[in-house]
Amino acid sequence: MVGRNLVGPEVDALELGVVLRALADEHRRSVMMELAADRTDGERGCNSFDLPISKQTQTHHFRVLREAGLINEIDYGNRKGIRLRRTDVESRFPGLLALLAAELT
Amino acid sequence: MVGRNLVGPEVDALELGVVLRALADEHRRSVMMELAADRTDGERGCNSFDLPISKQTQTHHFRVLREAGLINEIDYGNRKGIRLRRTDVESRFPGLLALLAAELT
DNA sequence: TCAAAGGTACGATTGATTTCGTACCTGAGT
DNA sequence: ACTCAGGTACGAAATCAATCGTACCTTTGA
Repeated sequence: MVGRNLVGPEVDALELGVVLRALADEHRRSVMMELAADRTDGERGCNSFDLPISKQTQTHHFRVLREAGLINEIDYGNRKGIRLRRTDVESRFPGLLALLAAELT
Repeated sequence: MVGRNLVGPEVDALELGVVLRALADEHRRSVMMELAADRTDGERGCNSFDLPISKQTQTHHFRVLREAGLINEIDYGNRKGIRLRRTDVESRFPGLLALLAAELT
């Protein structure tokens, strides 16, 4: 099945406050640290992050990341793909992803 | 009168989570944006930020920034000095202050 | 067609954070 | 000594955010 890309803000609409609030949460930050550190930027399943929380809560967190403009969510119906918006984030907030990647112990 | 420097974490103890939670708040972020953009790094009175909140709440916010390791607070008894910990923050989170300074419209 | 796995919607709960009222402290200046 | 401006301590109220239970949807594969 072909996936539908769920909507997020355009590059110019990214706001630092929204982004920082998104990154303030430990679980969302761990997702972003993994994505930032993986330079292949491949699409990942949203179960590949081993988050120790229920799937309803994961839905919530990935939506927050998407609405902040940090990731794309691709809806396949019964599964979901996650992809970092690296060029957008890097162009709007240069250095931010490096900061996150560097925190990956 | 000579001021006493209120305690904050050492450079090595700075944590990204704590820092991002501190920066997630709009008022604290506006303080940090001003400090980051002012390269003189002079000591500032904590009334120089024109925060639209009560002084009790300001006390709270500056403490959060200090405990995150972002600023020093110098206690003069009946007034308080604020100073950005630029070298510490820059060494632990390179690029973060530039990100904040760039947001100052 | 039907079951199973993965995901979402909605609402409730719980917990954290922001905010401020009241009371009190400190130093400067009269 | 007294007042005043600036700050803090403590606690309560209000707001916001994370979490999950229940119910429901979508696709895959038997």
